[in-house]
Amino acid sequence: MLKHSKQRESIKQYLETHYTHPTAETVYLDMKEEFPNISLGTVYRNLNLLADMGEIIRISSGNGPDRYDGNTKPHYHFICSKCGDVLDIDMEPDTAFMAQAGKNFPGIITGHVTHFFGYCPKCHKGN
Amino acid sequence: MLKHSKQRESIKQYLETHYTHPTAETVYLDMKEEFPNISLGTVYRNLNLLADMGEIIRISSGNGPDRYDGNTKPHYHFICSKCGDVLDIDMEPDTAFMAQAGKNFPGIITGHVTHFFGYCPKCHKGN
DNA sequence: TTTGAAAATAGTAATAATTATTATTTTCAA
DNA sequence: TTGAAAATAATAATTATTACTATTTTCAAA
Repeated sequence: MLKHSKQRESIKQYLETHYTHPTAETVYLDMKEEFPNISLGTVYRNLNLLADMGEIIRISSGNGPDRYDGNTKPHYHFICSKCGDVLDIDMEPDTAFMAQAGKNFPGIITGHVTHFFGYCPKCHKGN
Repeated sequence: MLKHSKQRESIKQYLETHYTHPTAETVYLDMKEEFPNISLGTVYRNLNLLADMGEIIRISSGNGPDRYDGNTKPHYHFICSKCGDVLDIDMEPDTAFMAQAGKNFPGIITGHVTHFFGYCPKCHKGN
């Protein structure tokens, strides 16, 4: 049975108002403002809980720590190859893409994750 | 200046003949047949080298260790949500997809990585 | 062919990210 | 109220990978 916790509530609200795709570490540091004694383990546990419940999304970039997104509407992400920053991609998820992938596949496809790579506006301009 | 090494040669050949998307650990254990004293660090260093040179591909699944693929022809991968096995998806890379993503994006998109998720034939059949 | 500097190696230590453990505190239905 | 279940803070442990270092290998030039 899930019980309420101030910490989880606050973490969720934080992600709902900060669309910056923060890492667990960043969430942890920012949570410390409100809960000076909060532990990193609590942040991880609640991020996992919220992700499992579908209330937030986990973004695994492949290198560096995972990032978290309070925007649960399906969307794609861009990851800057230089600074590692994660940005939203304004595009509808491609359902035809998934259907096509399933055509010659002997198992069952339930979803897909796409990350776009390249250079973010800042890095492209030479920052 | 890159110098030849028996170990790197063998790792590359192993990946060219085993399309099983092995982890560094698996490559390491199998290399031990030929090089009983090979070190895990050597395997990692060479996998990184080969990947950087574009001679193999690194597959970061998001959880669990990275996997490596000797097939450098661009293609997609399927990752089983139950057993974690990685399978090839028989589909042409979608260039229109990337073009679409770049339309409203203020930076520069140079590539994308897509992983499909679901249940592999074995797990679907209840193994 | 030697030779010797650069690169690679094996062995090991260190790091980064995350999960597990545990004693204490909080939540909340009865 | 109360007390069992869940959550927490603090900390230890684990996993995957990279870094360090003394020794060995490679290979171009003598």
